[in-house]
Amino acid sequence: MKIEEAIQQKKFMNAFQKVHVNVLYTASFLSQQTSESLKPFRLTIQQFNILRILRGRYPEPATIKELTARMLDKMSNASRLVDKLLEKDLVERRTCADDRRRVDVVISKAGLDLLGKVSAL
Amino acid sequence: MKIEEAIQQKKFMNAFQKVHVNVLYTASFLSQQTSESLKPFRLTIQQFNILRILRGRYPEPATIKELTARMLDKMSNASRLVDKLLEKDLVERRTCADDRRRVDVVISKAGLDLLGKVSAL
DNA sequence: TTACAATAAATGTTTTTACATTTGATGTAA
DNA sequence: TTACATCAAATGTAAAAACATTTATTGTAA
Repeated sequence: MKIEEAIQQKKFMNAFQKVHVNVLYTASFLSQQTSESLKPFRLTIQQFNILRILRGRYPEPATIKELTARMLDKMSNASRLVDKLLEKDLVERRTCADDRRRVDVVISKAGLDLLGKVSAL
Repeated sequence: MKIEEAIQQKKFMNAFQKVHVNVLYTASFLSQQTSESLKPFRLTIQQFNILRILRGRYPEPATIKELTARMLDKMSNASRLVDKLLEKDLVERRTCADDRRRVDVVISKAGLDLLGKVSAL
């Protein structure tokens, strides 16, 4: 399907606008697919991303700041996402010993297991 | 900047994952840019999209259903977005004569003017 | 015509996002 | 050391998104 059909728009599109719309459309499509796959696991995409970042670093921790820096959408509050993951025991959180402003977050065994199940789709 | 630097991830990326992440990253970048440009005009991206769809169809109306079908993110409620635009007098809304379930929405003169200003950035 | 299904839009609600502000800890210059 | 700036995370909030349900209207088969 051409992008013109997908969004039912034909007129006034120069090359840049077309690419722009196409990228947004594709990203939206991919995100919706991912969301759908994650639903049975009760994970949002953002939570999933955090878990994957933490797995990439495992067994080392990541601080909230590092998580924020590595997320595509910087404004979505990593602190609250970690809260959600904590409620489900998918991560562990402890304040950093040498800088008590910082918070270390590590993926838990349950978190690793869950990621394994998701990947096995 | 390479995508690996942007999201600080190097390992375990096959070609598909790389494209996937890259598309999401690019879409996010473009959306944030657009949001920023729209801020002075007090418009969200979704409201902007609706206005552009309506301009494309002007002076013909579009129904809520048509607006929903043409938006990338189908789940964001077109009905409520039109409410917001109505509050600002950027669109007009009236129930369809021949099918009173339907609602016709048309961009107003003020809406067209606003789009003109946005494009002139 | 009368039920009942299907459709279009609106509404209710819960969660998430965006953004600003606050809290607590650390760095630093006087 | 003290005062103040800076930093990291948490929190408050208003707005928006996600999702389910409701309302009103129209289509359709018995």
